Amino acid sequence: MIKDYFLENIEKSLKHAISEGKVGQLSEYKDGTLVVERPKNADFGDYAVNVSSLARFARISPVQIANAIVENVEQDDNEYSVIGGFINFKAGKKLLTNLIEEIFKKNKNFGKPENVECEKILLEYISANPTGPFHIGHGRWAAMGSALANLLKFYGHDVYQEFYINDAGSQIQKLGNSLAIRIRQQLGENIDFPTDEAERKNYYPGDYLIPVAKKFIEDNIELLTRVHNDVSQIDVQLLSDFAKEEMESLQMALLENFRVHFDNFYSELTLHKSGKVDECVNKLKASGKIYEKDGAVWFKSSDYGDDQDRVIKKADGSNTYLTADIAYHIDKLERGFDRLINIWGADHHGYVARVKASIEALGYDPSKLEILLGQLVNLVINGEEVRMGKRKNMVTLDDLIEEVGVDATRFWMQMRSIDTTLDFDIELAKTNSDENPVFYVQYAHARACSILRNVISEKLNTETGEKQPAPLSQDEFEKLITNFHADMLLPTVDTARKLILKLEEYKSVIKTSAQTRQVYTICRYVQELASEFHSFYNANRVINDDKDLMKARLALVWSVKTVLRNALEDILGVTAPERM
RNA sequence: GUGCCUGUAGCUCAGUCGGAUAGAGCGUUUCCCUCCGAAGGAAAAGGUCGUGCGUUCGAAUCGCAUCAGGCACACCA
Repeated sequence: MIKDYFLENIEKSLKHAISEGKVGQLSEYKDGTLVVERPKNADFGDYAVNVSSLARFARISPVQIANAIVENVEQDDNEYSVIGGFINFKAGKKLLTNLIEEIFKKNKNFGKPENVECEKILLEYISANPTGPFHIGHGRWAAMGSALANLLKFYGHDVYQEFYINDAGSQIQKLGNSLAIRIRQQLGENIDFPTDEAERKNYYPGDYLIPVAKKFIEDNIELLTRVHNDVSQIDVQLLSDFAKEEMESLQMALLENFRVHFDNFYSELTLHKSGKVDECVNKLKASGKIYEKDGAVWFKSSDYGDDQDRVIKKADGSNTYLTADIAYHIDKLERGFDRLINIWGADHHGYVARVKASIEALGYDPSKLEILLGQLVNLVINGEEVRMGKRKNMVTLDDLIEEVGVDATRFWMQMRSIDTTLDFDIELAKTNSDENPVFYVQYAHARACSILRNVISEKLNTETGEKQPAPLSQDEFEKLITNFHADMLLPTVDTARKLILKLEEYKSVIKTSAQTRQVYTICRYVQELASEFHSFYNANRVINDDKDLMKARLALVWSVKTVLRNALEDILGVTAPERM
């Protein structure tokens, strides 16, 4: 990267200056002390380093230090200048043109870092109950999780995506009971869910079970006639399983449509059946961090930083949700992953300490578990925030996607830091204008494609009706793409500085984004690149009579198209259309 | 009451490890299509970085306090 190149040169020169005694009392330099930043004012240069932090030890002014460094530095065709304690750097033509050549050479792999230590990562996200359709909050985890998986893979890790199905416990029972009511309604019985708040909580009164009830009736005519349509005679387990499977297949179909691809769906039920949960309880007991109180079995998680102890076996002998979750995480570790990354909603943050505590108690390294807590999503309709009620007035992810499309939904769900509450403005996400960042970026891509199309197409003169030959033959164009070398960019390198530097930035964006697990920086980047490109386009005519200049600019257009496509399709999971 | 997240332009948000004059988009105002996609571009206006104290040569950034909003504090999952 250009900024690394700059920093290396500065550090090398600084060390040399130190050895010659030119930097006051500074006797050694520790790598990493100096940091490359962006100058506030672009006139100063492309990158800058502030040496003020060294002044304290050197006991000479920052300006003197900066000058001592610049005197020695290997300049090549780059420019170094000193203003105050800053050393500014302006990249020369070699660095800039080489960068474009690099994009041509690496193409889809442009920006992929080298020498990354590959970690085997298990990324768990969404992990919803199979008791209903996804709501828009799940959409955020779905979009972020899948994009993060793409990013980490691209970065060089080995990523395994897993969805934990909470298909055990009382809510499945509730689902069966709710389906029973829907079936009875379908069979003509005058019955409804209880109106009492407390009792109603034992059901899922959403409309979504109505079609499931219809399907159940169609599929089970024999059974129903055998019991004379008396639903109460049907085993609830049968109803539960039926509803569960329906919900699961609905969820999976949505995920497919939403471009989210899991490697595995891990069922909580199988965890119980395999005996792994009991095994886990026994192991905890053996660890000695267990005691009994009020008839229940408690895990002393407070010994590991949790604010209180937790029940792992209830007084009635059944396990808690936590117990299964502990077993699940231990199972993940035993499957040999170097790192577990979970995306959880912020409403589960109280859970972090207890799961980490259990991992530690069972002798594993809790730092292997990384939990990304995501703030929740608010829906904005007609400028008004719609709070997401638990079960009433639920806007499903399906509805949202149908309303605004997969691309816009994915982009909007990813464009904010995981730490901020996301306001999802439906009207805005639907608009096809500059108010909508997705469109803005896709438009830049389509525009680039359009130029690349036009340059090899015959043009019709609308006044004379004559056909004009294509500015570039197919052959010439293909040669340009396959044989591009740095020098060919020279005719436009000066006018395209900003654009080229923005393309270069992709490498560092990928790096920091992957390291901090924050995908939204890529959404921002892609908007900035689009903006730089639009600006370049307006200032410089690509297709023109000077063939060398045209080829140079075409190379840039191709580079922008490539980077936009890579970021959108390979990382963000948003289509990069060639026409709109 | 305790813990976590947030507070920056009218709105939605960036701001990297503490550094140069505080950064975008939308909205507002002005300008730019005989010509590659104007779904675009150029420019202007717009700020007590919630508030106070502290650390520092230097604070939106670090610490403490405080105010405001969100989330969570189960033998539910």
